[in-house]
Amino acid sequence: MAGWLVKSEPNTYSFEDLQRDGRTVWDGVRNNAAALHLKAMKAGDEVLFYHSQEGLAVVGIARVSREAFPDATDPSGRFVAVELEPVRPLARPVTLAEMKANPALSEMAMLRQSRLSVSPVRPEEWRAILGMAG
DNA sequence: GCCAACGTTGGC
DNA sequence: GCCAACGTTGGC
Repeated sequence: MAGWLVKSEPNTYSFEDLQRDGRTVWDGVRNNAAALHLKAMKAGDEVLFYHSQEGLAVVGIARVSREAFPDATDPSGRFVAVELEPVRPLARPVTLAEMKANPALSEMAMLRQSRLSVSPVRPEEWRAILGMAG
């Protein structure tokens, strides 16, 4: 069971929006590295939901409810989407500053390449973040 | 608002 | 195929 992290600007689509909607199509990714991660997601994989621009924190956990399929918003047909459903919010958001300060997360993909909108999370990183969430 | 990082585009 | 120019993301 792999772990992932997705970024979203809460002004555009927040974790609360996902909870309200029950599920959402995660489309619009137009970056090859991010798209490779989307393609690697399996149904049931869990996904940390990070708020960029505003909040700057991991705020909840989602789950892949449908594996990669063609992104209907992409005319070229090169990119894929997945479907996500909410699992639960974190008891306490884990901020970017806290993550940067934790040596256990120094290798984390999202910290090493800040613009990557979909990235893998290693099991030990997942445990560290959930530990920080209390 | 600025700027660093990085991806993409297009001329050659 | 190289690389300069340009656009976008996202933290500060």
